[in-house]
Amino acid sequence: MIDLRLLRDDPDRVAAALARRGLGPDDLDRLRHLDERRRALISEVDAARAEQKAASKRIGQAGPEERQGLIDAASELKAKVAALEDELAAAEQEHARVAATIPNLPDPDAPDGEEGEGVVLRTFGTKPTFGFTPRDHVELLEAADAVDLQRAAKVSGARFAYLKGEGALLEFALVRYAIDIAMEHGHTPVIPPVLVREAAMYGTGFLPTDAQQIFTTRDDEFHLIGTSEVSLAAMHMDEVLDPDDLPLRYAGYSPCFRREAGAHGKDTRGILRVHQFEKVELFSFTHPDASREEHERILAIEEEVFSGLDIHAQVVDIPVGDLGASAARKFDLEAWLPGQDAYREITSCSNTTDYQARRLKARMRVVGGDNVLVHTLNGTALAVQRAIIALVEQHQRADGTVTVPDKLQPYLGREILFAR
RNA sequence: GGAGGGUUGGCAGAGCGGACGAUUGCACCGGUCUUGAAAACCGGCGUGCCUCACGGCACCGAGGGUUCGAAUCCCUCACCCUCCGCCA
Repeated sequence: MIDLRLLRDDPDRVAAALARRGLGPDDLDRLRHLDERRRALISEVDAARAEQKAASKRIGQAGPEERQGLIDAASELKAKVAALEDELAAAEQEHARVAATIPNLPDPDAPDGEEGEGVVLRTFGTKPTFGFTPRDHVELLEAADAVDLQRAAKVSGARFAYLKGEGALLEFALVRYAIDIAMEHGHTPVIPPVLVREAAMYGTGFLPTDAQQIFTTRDDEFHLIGTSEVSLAAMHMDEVLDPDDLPLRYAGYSPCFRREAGAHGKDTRGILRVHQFEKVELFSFTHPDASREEHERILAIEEEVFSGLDIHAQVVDIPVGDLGASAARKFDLEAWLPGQDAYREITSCSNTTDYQARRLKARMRVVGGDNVLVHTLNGTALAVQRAIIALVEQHQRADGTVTVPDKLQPYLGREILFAR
């Protein structure tokens, strides 16, 4: 949710910032009018309640003979308060509904443009060349029996996979490798709940916006997280944090569940886009003045993780037209996949400034002043399935084996994968 | 799954229909005293919303109800604790 006070005090600035995201002025005008109506009603309700409270107080102090008259008079006030309260509740509901549709103000440094028009800031690693036709990850993994897509389809349907043998070992190695790097940078490893209540989904902004992406349990009111960002962000929901404890840095490892509704026919091959995958996610709660720097920090960790795996990738500054609702700025890492001859997203990190914190009510104590909202940031340290794809495709050899990057060898316990 | 007990400000813990947004202690902040500190004493000290301000309103786990009036009574739900059952 955006800052309503800023919208009130400087509507032109808010409108200009959101115009970059393609938001017309109508929605904002509507929200401002709803805000005015809401505030007017709050004043009316407060005044009516004050009147009623005073009347009730007098009854308590009154003698028995005048009591009944006062009670009768106070009864009339009761109805008036109730009517105004109903009106206010309706106005607030409408206001909240419209407010929820307004995305975060983009960072002034975020580039203009739509999806696919990101700015490549830099590349790292060397783009591999092959003296043979490179295979894609499905050919490589299936030949080594490191993945079983056929049986996963039988058991669970499309977009599921069994990781087996060295495929499974790769996950353990990659996860521990990424967590070690995250820990060196001050992130506490966390295994979070993957089933969460509605409040956590709303607080993090995945509901109602992304309802179609979320799996929900039938008999219990649980939602499966699409990323551990949800459970990590909601950890400090409704809290007032001690500034001395900031920044709070976590590295969550969890499975992630996504319905991928609307992605029919897209990336149907292999394990690039699946309903269930595992991910090590970085999450930070920071002082509002520190979030830009923290964003760069998180991006640097992501680059360290993938350059350490000798993977060639590019860093993309995502344009405002392709930002999620809560992000002010976003950087993606896109690894080159020889099997597709294309750069594909393997990580993503966003600064959501106070947008997510406002919904979560995650604040910071300010001595001698009003408490302020913290800033929240999230980023992928390592998405297992996509990291496996990049790794095996880029490090494959003519015989279908894969060289293991030096830094991963201690975690995997071998130098070559898929040797027969 | 069954039975019982709980949920109050940073923490502990009173309050059980009317002057309670809440006694008190600890913690914390300021002051007096002191060479300095401790102790003692004095004062302050929850959050949010509305208002230029004075001030007002809301919040005692969440939601609903009874009442002129609810932290206090009733209902529903969530969570925590104890015991029994089950279980990795």
